[in-house]
Amino acid sequence: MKIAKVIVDVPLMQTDKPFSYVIPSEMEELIDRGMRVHVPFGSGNRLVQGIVIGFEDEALDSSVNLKGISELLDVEPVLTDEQLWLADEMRHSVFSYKISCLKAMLPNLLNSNYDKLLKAADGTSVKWSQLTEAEKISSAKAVRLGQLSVEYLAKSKENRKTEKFLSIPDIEKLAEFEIEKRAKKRLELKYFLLRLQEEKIAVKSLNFSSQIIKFFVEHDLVKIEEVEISRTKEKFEDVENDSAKILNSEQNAAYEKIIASSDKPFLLEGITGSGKTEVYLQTIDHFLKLGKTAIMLVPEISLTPQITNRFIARFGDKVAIMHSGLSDGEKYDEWRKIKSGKAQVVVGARSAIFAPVENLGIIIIDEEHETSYKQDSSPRYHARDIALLRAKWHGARLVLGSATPSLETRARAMRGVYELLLLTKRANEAAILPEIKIIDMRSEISDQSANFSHSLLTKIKEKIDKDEQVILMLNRRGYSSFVMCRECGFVVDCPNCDISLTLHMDTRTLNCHYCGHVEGIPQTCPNCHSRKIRYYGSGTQKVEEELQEIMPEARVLRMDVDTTRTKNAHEKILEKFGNHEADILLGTQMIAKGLDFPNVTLVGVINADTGLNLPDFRASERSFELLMQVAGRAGRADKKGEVFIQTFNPHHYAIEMTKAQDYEKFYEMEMRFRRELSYPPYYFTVQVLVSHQDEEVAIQKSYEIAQLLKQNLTEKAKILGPTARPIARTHNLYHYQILVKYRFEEELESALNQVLELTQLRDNKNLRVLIDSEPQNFV
DNA sequence: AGCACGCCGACT
DNA sequence: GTCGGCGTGCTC
Repeated sequence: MKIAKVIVDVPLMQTDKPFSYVIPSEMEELIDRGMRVHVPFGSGNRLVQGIVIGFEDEALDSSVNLKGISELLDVEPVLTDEQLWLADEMRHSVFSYKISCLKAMLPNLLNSNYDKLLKAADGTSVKWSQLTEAEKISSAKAVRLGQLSVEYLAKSKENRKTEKFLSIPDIEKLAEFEIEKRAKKRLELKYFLLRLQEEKIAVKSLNFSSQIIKFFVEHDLVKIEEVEISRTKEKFEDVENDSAKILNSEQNAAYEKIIASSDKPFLLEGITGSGKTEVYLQTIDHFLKLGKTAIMLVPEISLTPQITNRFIARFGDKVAIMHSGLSDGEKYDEWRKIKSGKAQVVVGARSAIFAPVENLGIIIIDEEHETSYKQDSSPRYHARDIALLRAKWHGARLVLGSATPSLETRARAMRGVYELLLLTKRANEAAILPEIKIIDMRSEISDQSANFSHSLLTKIKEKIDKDEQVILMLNRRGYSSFVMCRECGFVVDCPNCDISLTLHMDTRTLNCHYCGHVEGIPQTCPNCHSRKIRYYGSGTQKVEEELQEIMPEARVLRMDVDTTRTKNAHEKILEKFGNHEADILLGTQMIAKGLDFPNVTLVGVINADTGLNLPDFRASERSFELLMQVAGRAGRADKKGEVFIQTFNPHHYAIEMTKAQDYEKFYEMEMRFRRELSYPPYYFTVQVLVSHQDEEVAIQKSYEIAQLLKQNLTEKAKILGPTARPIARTHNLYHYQILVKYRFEEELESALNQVLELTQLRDNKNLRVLIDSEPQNFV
């Protein structure tokens, strides 16, 4: 008797281990590790999805009665041995469930839907999910009384795209079927169908409502069937081919080193415009020629056609693109393209690190310092860690690229853990670094404007007169739209969270960005009953209005969360700006990343300060990275660029080092600060987040957890907190956090697992504990 | 999670 | 006496 070890899709501490199932003899030949199965689970034998992770010959523990696998969902494994191994490795650091790790590697469509079928004695049945709440209650009672029986359903969502086609089983019957004269549309469809030449017709192409068609289906006059069609669009058509460019000496040195050795990962540190991408393209090409594959990670936000087209231009249809804008179906299609070996280069955001490529030659993580490489929901993995594991498994190269590497990465390069490769020259030698000017807003408040200094305004005018373009960046934080009472200053807060609601003009509602609470805009002030409710626009909106007032002739494009909500809006704005249909692009952080507009000669930062003083030890690093990045948008071609940074803190080192464009100096100063305060990269960090509806309980439990950690860790570990989170309450839960800073703690992993175990106790039912290793966001 | 088992209160 | 409330514990 052969037995399979299965990880079931029940994400809980108690079920986070393999369960053994008997393999029915007819499956024995077919089943393999990494395949999906449906298995009966629990006393009701409800069907759940599971992943086969291994086999054993004989039941080790003969005291349990093994059940059999119900259904095999795959003909070949959806997870490779490497991926099963990755899930094991991942679990040591993400404090999540194994099934969650495994599911992170699969396209969503391969995860099953669960439902149950209620069957009556007369043979009729109905799906549980289609019942109303009241019907569910009455049905549950009927089940108890034995009037209904339950059959569990689990259905793989996997779908190839289909389209509905209509056919007529019996034309005579249709002809004879009488339809009342009043029912004009039905009559119309009847005669249309009688005259139909084709055997089948796409329902979509019929100009009849689904109501009408349904009537014909119900009377068995027509049949509807689904036919598979392909979903992959031809996105490669209008991209021109492109071939390798000649590398300068620095680029070439980097290229040679990367292809020569795989001893350790590389840090490719190159200033903006130094041609990192060309090095990536050529190293990838090198490995493709060796018959290997490549993964290229790019931050989600810069996964624009501008970037992806460069890869498509070079590698054609060998490229698979994975980003969050794709539908589940499109993601699945890209996944299959990779799995089948049709795509050998995967370009994508964070989760693309799990792409099922075989024979991996090189992994590149561009903009390595971006925090979006860390997933901020469970499983909280960092793409860089996964990349290290995969590179190890395949003996592949790993290249981390950035103009401003994270301190962690740069420190590793200094210690020789990574090999540092520097690109100090701009690839286009004519291009020179932009000149950066810091504007001290304390002395520059202009009389005509609250947001613009006199010097910036003058400069903008000057550029527009020369027909050159301008990018203006506004740090978004704290600048979202809201409503306020002009009489008493009352702002509407979320009932569930300690934060004010954000105004959404498109839906005319007030929304909470944390819990999703939505309410209408009050007519009168809920506090003082005055009618003077005023709308306050977002920072960008306000700045746009101000700009238009001062410079009515300037054509301004605004790019922020409000103007990019719809699909492709992002690209349309950039395209317009690229075609010089506007003079000024005004936006939030999102305009800082990876855009390349040769005609832009001025970059203005309206408020460099927001973000600088956040209660986060990485605040300076973030600000410096952002400012350096946005500065790089100026003057990328032969025209000299200028950067104006408005600030109230002109002597803050992050600002001063941006002016000097001196990463090295910034690195030195920041490292000193990190060392003094025992922060990364000198120390590792783990955050424990404790949440409960009752603030008292949240406090008490977090102290218990801190105590437990203290007992298990050495004296060298530093435990900060518990302290309330900056936004102490969201979703009606109070949040307290503990931060552990440590260097070597053998017992840490087991102590943290103990903390998780604690959550399972019954008196901790409503307690939520999240463990985040190397957290990226503290606010 | 979801289901059964089991131990107490308010009903025919 | 029993129906059903949901606390507790287990899932191959």
